[in-house]
Amino acid sequence: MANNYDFKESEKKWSKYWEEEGIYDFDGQSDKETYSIDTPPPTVSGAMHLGHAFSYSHEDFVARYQRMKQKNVFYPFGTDDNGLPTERLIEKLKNVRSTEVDRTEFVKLCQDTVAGIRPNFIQDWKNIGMSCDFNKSYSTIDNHCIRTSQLLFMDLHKKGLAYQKSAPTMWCVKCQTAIAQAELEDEELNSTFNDIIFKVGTENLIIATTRPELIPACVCIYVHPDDFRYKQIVGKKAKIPLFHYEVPIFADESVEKEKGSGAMMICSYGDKYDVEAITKRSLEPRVVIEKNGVLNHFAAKYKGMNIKDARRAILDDLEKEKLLVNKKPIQHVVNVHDKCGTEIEFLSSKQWFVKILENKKKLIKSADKIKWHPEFMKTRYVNWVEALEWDWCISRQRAYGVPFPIWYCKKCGKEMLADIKQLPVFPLENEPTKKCSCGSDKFIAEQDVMDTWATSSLSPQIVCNFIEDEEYNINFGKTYPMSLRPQAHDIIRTWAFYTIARGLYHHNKEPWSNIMISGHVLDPKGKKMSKSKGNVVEPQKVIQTYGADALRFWAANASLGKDLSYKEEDIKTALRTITKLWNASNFAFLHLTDFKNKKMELELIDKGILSKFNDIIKECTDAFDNYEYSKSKMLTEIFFWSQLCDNYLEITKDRLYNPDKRGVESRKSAQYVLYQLLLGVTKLFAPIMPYISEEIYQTHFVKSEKEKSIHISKWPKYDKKLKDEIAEKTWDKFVEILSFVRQEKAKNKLSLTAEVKLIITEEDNLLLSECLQDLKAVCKAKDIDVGEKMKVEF
RNA sequence: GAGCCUAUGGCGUAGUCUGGUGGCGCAAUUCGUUUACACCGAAUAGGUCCCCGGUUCAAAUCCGGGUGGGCUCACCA
Repeated sequence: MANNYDFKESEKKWSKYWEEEGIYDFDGQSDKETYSIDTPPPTVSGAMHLGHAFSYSHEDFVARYQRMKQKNVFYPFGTDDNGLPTERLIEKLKNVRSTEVDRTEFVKLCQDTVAGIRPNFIQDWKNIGMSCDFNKSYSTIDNHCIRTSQLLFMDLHKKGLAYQKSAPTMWCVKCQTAIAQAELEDEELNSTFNDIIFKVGTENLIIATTRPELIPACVCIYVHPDDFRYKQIVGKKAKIPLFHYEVPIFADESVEKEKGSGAMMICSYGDKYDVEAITKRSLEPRVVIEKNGVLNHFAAKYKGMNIKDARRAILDDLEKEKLLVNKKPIQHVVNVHDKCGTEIEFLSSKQWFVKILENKKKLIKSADKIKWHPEFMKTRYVNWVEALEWDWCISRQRAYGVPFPIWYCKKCGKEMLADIKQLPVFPLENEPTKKCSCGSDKFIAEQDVMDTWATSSLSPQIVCNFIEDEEYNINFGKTYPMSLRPQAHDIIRTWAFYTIARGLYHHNKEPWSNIMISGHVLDPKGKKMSKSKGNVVEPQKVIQTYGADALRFWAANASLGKDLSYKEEDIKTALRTITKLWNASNFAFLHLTDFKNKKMELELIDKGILSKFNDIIKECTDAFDNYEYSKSKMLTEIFFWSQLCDNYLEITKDRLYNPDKRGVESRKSAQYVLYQLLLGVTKLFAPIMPYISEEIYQTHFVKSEKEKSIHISKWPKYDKKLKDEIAEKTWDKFVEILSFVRQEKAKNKLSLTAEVKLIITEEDNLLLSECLQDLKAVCKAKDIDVGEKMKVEF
């Protein structure tokens, strides 16, 4: 016996078994308590990365625990595969630009490509042992999702929470679309701070700027009202260099005197500040940058140049005309688009928004009605909401996404929403079902699509089947609000926030009762993993080499919200535990062939360890109830190694091997406890390491236990009746003496099998009177005598 | 500039809420290879628990103030 555990074979075998037997299928008819999980739909891309493996493991620990607690676990799986991220993926894979090909063709290319890569992509999640019900999987661009998303957009519209507005908004000139505040990222860039001469009459007015290309967009000059340098020019006009037109000079409290020259140009639009200033003073904007990042007629001779070229050309000309008095290199942080790293611009355009700002208070209050694990992550959410300055822009000027279910009347311009029966609707291809109230039946379709968050923020409504799709077969009332949202912390401001908003807006209810937030994976030195640094570890390779259980065991080292360094050593340690568990159970079952699982009177020392293990069960259960899987794993691990393997297995060997000498009853007692402990430990490990635990369960336990998989078996239960203080005291003393003997042998460089004479105290002798034979055997003691103090003689 | 998190043997971490001799893993050293396991066992050494102050009989733990690291947001003239 003692075949090595072959994780590759085992993982393949049990994955297949679970799928065939429908172990993780959600039973919509069951009256067991439902535990529903709002699994993050990963963005379809090349492959699962280690960060995914990490955080998805965490949620799967919880899912498996809840399932063993006999809850009816609703655990669907989806992929996010529309919108800009998908377009960018397809552009890269197929070497096309969405703006340069026909829209219909491009959409088809996206659909086909994604459909092709999705199965392999999902396979990675199956390979790490996710216990999702993969029958209940969705794609954020499938008809069910489009219908849900469109229906709920119409709901927002009806409630006045979605509105369209022409205004300067954040814009990416590379992706050529509006973006939302949450999609901004900081990037530190090198730039130059240029001191440029404007003229006020014949006087020079120095203005410092990092963006000379916006000089033709300048609509006024701001100075501080208390700034003595500029008091006399307020109310006058300044002449714009190179472009030869004049703008007014205003005094405004918001100006920082110490910054730059203390005088600033207000342009349409350099940043949020400009937007506010121009709105406040009702100035006529001169928007110089077009949607594609090219300068227009306002830029006169620089028309047609892109931002960077124009910047260079304008600086050159300023220099030639001696209007550039100083150039200072600086490093400053700018907002860039998170998808492509391009600096964002502010352009005026018509966009769809979801109202957020007027509901900030409510949205913050919602956070208190959800249990955050860990608690401090709530603060991040609250900080973000408090700091929000824009409503949520959900329209994107892109091709691949959920279309807005709306047309505009050609004659009167009025909005015409789709009929619910029409959904999913594609306004570019479909027509409204009725005429406009003005009598016209000519319409212009909305061209824009929704941002992908506008749909993924509805993941609870999607999976719980709010729209009541028949083929989906889920009862919304039974599954919503959901029990748990698992996710990583980087998307609190997007996914968590938007989902809470949608829950509130559509159902006046928080979408889940718990949210668990995972940390990030770092490289062995504690640095972020990134392709450019070359420190990326691929989970596929880890699984290949060490198995999914080992990877999960490693992932369980980090408690929620904590970052974890990847160290190969730690994965190896995991593998050791797996092997140990396998060997220990094989050894135990060598001696359990004649075992009958029947309650019986136990030896004192057996009662002792059983009582101790009972406490471990309680602690693990409490830990898991609080989403502290790492604590449960640690407790189980320590008990398994140092109590069960190092001590109990050694102690019972004499009884197991020599029933003729020690008596059948003492062997039976050991058998009983061995069985309970091993089954218990295997179950406690099961959520963390689903494969090895299933392998052990199927190999040894399935004959005597009822359930067809450990993963639907009952989580061990704390049993008050097992608590036995005296037995525990006996066990502790026994182990203490055993350690002492081992220590003495090590000091004297003797083998652990060396025979000794053991002397123990009268008191200990009394306490251990029932287990002296065990003590004698495991210490390899010829005799045990009573003396003044504990001693070992050779 | 603001908020949050964090600081524990060489490395990684538990313990902090609820004050009472700081535990575990890796690495190191020594010994042992015993009838599950060398993917092993036993033992040893190694810690002013970031600093300063306070509360207390007692502080890694509570309080105040610093310092270092990380994350997030803001700063964009």
